[in-house]
Amino acid sequence: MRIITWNINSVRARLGIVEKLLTEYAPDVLCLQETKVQDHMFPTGFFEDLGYPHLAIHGQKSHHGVATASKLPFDDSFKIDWCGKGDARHIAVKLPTGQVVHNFYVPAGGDEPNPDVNEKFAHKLDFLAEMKEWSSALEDDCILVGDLNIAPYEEDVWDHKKLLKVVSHTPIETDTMLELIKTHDWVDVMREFEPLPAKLYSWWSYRARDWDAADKGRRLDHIWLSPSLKSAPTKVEVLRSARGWEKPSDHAPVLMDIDL
DNA sequence: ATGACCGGTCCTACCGGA
Repeated sequence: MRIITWNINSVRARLGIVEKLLTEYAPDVLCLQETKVQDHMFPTGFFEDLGYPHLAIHGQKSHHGVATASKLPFDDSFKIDWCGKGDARHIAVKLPTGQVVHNFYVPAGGDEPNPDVNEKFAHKLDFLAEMKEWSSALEDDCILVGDLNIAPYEEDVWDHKKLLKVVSHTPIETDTMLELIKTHDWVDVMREFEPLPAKLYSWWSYRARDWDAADKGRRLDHIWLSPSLKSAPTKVEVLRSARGWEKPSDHAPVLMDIDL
């Protein structure tokens, strides 16, 4: 079973590179974030034509939005409405093999890392608090993927000291993420396959003149497994080359092969 | 400093991204 997660930064604007990914890497399941499209305008025919007729989509106009596309039918799919905001930040599917794949788009959090003056940062912290409560009571055999918008370790950013006050790597965020991991003993499989202290990123800003040479990245995208699945993955890789494809997303896909 | 770019929309300016 091959699963790929990718913040696509508008699915409709990226059909070219989505086709390239599906053709070259042939995932069984593709989890997208920031689809930026309402469900009735989602390019379902495009996915069907490429062999992915089974779609679980949760979108809204302009912002956010997640979608999970599969070659094989799901047993079930459902959404959770985090923080009661009615925004599109989660979709879950139950695989025929029994595992549940949760596809997340955690709030970015705005610029100022102070919940008293920045509502977006307060929302991000509230979202993480709800995730901790949910995760504490979660059943086994879960796969959690997506853009979690936090780079938890020093080696998950290009310069730890420079980013300590930058949203995505502040101590309140990184500490909360490590607490969240503990609530389910989640296995951070990207770090199983690329252990610390190696640098590992999945996002590079559009603003850098030469993202590849500058390499000022952050690991914002994640794949976590329930402890029962710890020994199941056979390969985990950031598809860095996709950041250099034509008309790219600012995030690279993250691929996992797993025996289920 | 990420450091001047993206996509979407109430469309030619502004929001959100992070």
